[in-house]
Amino acid sequence: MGSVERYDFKAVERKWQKRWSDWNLFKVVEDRSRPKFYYLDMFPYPSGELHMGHMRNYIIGDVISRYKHMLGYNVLHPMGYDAFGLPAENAAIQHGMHPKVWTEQCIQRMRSQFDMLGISFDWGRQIRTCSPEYYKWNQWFFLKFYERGLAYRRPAPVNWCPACETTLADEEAERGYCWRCSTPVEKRWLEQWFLKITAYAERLLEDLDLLEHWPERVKVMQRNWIGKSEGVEFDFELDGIMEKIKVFTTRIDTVYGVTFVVLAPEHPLVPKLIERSPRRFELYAAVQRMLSESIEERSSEEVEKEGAFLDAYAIHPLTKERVPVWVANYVLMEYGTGAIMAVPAHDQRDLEFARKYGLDVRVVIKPPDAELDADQMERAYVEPGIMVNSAQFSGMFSEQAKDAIADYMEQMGVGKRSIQYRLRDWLISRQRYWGTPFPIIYCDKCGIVPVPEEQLPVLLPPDVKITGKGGSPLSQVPEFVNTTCTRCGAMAKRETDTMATFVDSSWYFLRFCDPHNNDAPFGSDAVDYWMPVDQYVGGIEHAVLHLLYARFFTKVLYDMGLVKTKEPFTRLFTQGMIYHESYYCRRCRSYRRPEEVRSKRAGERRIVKCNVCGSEVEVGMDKMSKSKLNIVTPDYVCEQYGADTARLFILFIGPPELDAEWNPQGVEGMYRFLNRLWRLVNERLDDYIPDWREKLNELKPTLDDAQRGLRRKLHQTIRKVTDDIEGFGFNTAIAALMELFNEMQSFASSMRPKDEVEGFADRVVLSEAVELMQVMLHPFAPHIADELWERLGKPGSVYQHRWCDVDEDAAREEEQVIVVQVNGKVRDRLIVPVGISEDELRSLALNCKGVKAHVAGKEIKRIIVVPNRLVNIVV
RNA sequence: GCCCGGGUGGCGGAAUCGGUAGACGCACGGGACUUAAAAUCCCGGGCCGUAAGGCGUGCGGGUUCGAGUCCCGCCCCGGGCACCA
Repeated sequence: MGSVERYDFKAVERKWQKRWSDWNLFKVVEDRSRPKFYYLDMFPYPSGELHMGHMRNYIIGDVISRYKHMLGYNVLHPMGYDAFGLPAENAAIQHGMHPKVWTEQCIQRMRSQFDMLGISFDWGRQIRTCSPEYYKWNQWFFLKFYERGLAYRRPAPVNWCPACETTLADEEAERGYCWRCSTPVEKRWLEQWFLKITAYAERLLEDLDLLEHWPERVKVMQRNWIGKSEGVEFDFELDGIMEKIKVFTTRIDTVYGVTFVVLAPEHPLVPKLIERSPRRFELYAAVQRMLSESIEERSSEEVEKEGAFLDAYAIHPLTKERVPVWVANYVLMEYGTGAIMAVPAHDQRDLEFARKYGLDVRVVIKPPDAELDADQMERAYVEPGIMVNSAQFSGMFSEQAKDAIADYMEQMGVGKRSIQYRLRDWLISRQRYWGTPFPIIYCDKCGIVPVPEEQLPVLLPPDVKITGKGGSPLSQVPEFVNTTCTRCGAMAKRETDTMATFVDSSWYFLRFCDPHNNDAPFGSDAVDYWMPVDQYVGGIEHAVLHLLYARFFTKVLYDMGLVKTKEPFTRLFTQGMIYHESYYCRRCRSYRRPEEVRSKRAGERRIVKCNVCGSEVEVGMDKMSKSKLNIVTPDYVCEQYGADTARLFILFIGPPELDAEWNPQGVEGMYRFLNRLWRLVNERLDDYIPDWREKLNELKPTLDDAQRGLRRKLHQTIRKVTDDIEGFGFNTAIAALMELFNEMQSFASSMRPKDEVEGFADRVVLSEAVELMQVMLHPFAPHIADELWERLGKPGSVYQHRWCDVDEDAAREEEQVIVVQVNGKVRDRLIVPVGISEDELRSLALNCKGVKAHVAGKEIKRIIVVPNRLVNIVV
């Protein structure tokens, strides 16, 4: 056996990528004779670099797509670009480059990275959301939503990110900070467009139950976000004023414990009450102070409760008692009715407030086995209990009293059951350029006029000065702004805000079914064939944002009769994020790239210094992101070791649902594996017997232990790899392939001469393993698998070949290791034939070497025999 | 505070049902080949101990013949929600 040609991964990868493309291997069309499988990755924002996080996502997708195709499915595996968005605009500001040009460059660069990795996308279906052919349909959907009353414009307090110079949806203002740049969000009062997602709150919540193949935590996050609560709504009349205060409570069982009523500072009644008060200046100042607190301050944990008495009294609807009306910062206008009934004995927040301002505390529920002292309480009693001081409801269990009081109030006509959601309408106006223009015209005479469908798309004007300052860039373009009313022909102005980019990604999975349709967003035949997406994979960061919006869109489209599925994504898998060290230099006030720092060891500690200023940098562990300069792209690994090695490595790094730290140690291992495989197959090409299948049938009864052993390993591996791919266990699937290879290699090293009968059988058995190894390897490392496949004399690509079947007879164990324990401690091991009787096992165990010493002279109390596993002798 | 996820060798990580803890890989040590090195191949290893043996899956209890796995009580790391009435 002479030396074989080395594994030239560059040549192999180039060759096969070209062939796949020349053969149009991944092009897919509707084919009703085969079951369909729609695999989708979350498409990327074209920021210019594909990093390891993306790569992990897309390689997982490629493994599944190729595997499903080999199982006989008609697989749709598309890719595109979420190409509108702020970073393009920021790049334009920084580099003076048009967002379109910048985006196109990024797309080109990312496309070359996709190609480098050899992913099986049907590129004929590519989508770019910034193309008019795509965003035209955003506008079309917007008009449809508008017709149905699901899009509306209103002045509202909105989240404003001063750094991005634009508004944000609630979902984008994470705990008071901008989701993109982490700047504290401000509140502004603006006239903005909203989509009425709250109209779908109940269905978005209920249908989560249909999603049995979604991760529980994503469903929990959506449930929390929608935040449904059931309770009772009722009014307090004001004493001596012709006004009412509507409140909502989930704890109607505590209604007899109300000792005051609180309004949010923004509540419309607040100015009226202040007006009537002799202390109006004082009160006005107090409320102003509360109003000026930022969202960040008001939602932070340690904020001091503050309030003021409004010199007004409300009448309790059941007891007719007079209770004081307060205004306080801990009541939110956005939730419920913006006013609450306060029950300090049974609500911690109300108690804190009552103690601070010396308000009454009245106990109306007590624990079954104790008394409560209203004057001494430090914690509100919030658990269920026995009703007291609650008129005819006293003595009941509070859980039952909830219903009884609600019934009573409904009968008396003073209140009604009500459901509140935390979810708020989706704000989609953005004061930026690089997005979809709203198809809306404002006419002095006609008001808001939707652009007629035939006039779509409203094109984004190409020449715009983008400064990042001073509101919507489109408002600076007179040719765009000034138009005529499509209804009355008078001079009119266009809406100059653009749509949030989450609108684009809310339906792109439908467009992939029919991406070139010029007459409709998609044809129903194509969508009915492909939808729903069978497997969706992406990062957990979209658990609420994108995944909620896409579900919402799908439901509206369902109601419009455009799609037949209530939910877009049958199975969801959220992959873990890839972390990498980041270096922040305090002195320079900026992040540093890995090559801009040097590290030293000082005893136990590692010191990392900035190359620019020499001071020590802060070493963090962060999700890869451009802003932290800690991105690692697949390029280096692909350049040094090849795409197949890179693919294996990113999968081998750990379970895909868990986060992982990027550490390239270990890449070598994958590279070595592929090299060893390359060598073994090429060295043994002459030994390969193409019709091993027929030969094997004849030889089966005569195979010896070693031959049966290799076949057993092979077929057990087929079973394991199949199960592992189905269960996203890519790391263990690769380990199984390596184990099989190790056995193949040692088998090959002791093969007998060709001309002997045993030697021939050796070759037949090895041929089976070598061939099926390529089939199993293809989804993971498709280039090398296809190359070796060809060298075995096979036509085409393994992709066109069927996945392997397990030969159950071959996979069956013949003998097994039985562990012998004494008092639960392992003392010996026995190798016995499968199916040995319990009695035989017992006597073998009692007589084996390791046991005797530990049993000698002791009484045997019990012997536990677990078939196929172990014998435990208890003394 | 509530709800998830995680904690296993020097490192990444394996281990359907409670039944051999540490698969596979990295790094490391030894050997073979080589004038030498690289590459490759073979061998080795949880820790303590000369050994017999003992101890080992974040900590403390429990159930069991037997616990990484089940139960109870904690600790640490990461994430989500949080003044939502």
